[in-house]
Amino acid sequence: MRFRLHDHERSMPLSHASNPLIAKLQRFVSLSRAEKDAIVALPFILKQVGDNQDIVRERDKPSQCAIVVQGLLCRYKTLNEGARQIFSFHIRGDMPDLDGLHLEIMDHSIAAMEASTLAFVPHESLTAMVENYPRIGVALWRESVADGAIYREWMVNVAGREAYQRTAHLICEMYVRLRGMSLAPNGCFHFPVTQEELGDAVGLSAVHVNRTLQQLRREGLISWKNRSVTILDWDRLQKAAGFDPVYLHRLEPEVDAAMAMPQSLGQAF
Amino acid sequence: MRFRLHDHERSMPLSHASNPLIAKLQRFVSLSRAEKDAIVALPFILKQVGDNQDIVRERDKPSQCAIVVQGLLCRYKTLNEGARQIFSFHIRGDMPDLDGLHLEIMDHSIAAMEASTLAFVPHESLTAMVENYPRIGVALWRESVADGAIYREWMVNVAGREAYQRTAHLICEMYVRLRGMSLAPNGCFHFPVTQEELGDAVGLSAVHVNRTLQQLRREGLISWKNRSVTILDWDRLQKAAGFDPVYLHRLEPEVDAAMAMPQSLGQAF
DNA sequence: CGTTAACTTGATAGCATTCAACTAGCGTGG
DNA sequence: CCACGCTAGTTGAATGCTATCAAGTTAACG
Repeated sequence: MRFRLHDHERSMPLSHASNPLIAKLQRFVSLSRAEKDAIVALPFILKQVGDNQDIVRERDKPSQCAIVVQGLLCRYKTLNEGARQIFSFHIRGDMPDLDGLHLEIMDHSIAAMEASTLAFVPHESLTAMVENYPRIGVALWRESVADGAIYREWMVNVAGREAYQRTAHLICEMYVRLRGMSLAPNGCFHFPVTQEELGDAVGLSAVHVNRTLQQLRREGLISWKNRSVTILDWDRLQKAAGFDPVYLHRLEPEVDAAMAMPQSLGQAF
Repeated sequence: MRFRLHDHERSMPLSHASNPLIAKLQRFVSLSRAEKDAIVALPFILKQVGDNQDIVRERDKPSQCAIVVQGLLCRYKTLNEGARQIFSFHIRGDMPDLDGLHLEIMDHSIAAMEASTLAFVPHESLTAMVENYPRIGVALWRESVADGAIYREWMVNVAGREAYQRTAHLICEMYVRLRGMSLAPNGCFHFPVTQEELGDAVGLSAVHVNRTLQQLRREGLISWKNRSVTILDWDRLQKAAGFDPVYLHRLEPEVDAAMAMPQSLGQAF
């Protein structure tokens, strides 16, 4: 990616390997040199967004897409009764509003769950890139499809599982995804969501989330303090959750881990 | 689409206008003559599938995509306890396993909910078409994104709404979608799902679906008999459901209705 | 050291599930 | 022709998971 100077811009060393979007797409399609160059050449604006700040709001007509460089975002919709449903969490390398490239009007909002760093790319640039490099378009399309698979699993979660499995399942998913970006060393990962927010994601009240987490801790499956989660017994946690990672459509775990860039490089972006 | 003779093959008059895929895609991107020709030129096999028959099974590695010509399909996944979650219903013009074009392995199954007619197109043909006509690729990508929006709304449905609104909401969605394909004249549409299946879609037991439908009937919002639903009070039904069609990402209702082909032409395919 | 957000704990209430029995429609076969 | 079985739909009663309400605790922060 080429740099553009702007209000919140930052400048730092950058390479193909440390570009989170390349890192992500390359797990499924092998990008040619020219394709990687095209991604690196995308104009973008790097911005810091604060905790709890909205990136996109329902009914917006977006003209750019965000790439998460660092931090945690979520998609959500506010329901009429003031309740809120969280649809997904987005970590480094994700494009939470990729949908906006195709939708006239957003049907949901996107917010930062902690201070985060985002790279904003204009829609025209993405469109042009996709026209010139159709395989990148296919790779991005694939991301949309993979997001859909996650939505389906979340539907299973809220409709078909009980509180205990439901909560465990979300933890399993976040662990696998973060591990895929080398952000969960030793089964431990930073996950800055409140119990209230967790409840909005799994369809439970904050009170019940609390009791459920206590049970997960009591059974020795996880520990969760200071916004950081540790998997204490991965096998039992998966079993308790009924977690089957197929829906995440990743490569085999070992390959996954091998191809992911080391965390140090990731931080360099 | 060009014809190929095969086991269940049928031959009949066919035009651009009666091709359900063109009809669907054209609502959002205007296809050029060449692009329409490319779609018409897709090789396909027309097949009849029986009620309750699986088109795709979980863990399959599909090599073709189905286009619904007539009938009703659903995506679903069987949960460990024998329960089943339905993720979506698919009507004329839909490509229920478009995902399969990008996923190595299917994470869910697809079944016919009544005897249906499908056009199967090999993945290679789709891939080739998308390479030659990137705008068709974009249109299909958009379909994937729109499917994702529906999943999100279903998540809201099962997680955030009560049985009454939940059931009403599904009816609203099916009505709008079917109307968009001119399959719901006079607020009446064929919807061959059992109460058990409806429960699998909205996350309720069949017993509770029954009581909920009775309430909807009692309040004079719908009638539902002989697998056919009639909207008796569209305004009140929408209000009861908390239904806001934005998430379906259609054009304005009037435009929508105007662009949809007449039902007679549709049947000709 | 007061204020606030996040977390914790207990008690009560309600929506939906489950179990169970019963009805209606429909095709099959004796 | 009727008995039978099967599926779909209906109804009632009891159980249970989770929400809600309410109060209290902890931790962070100015």
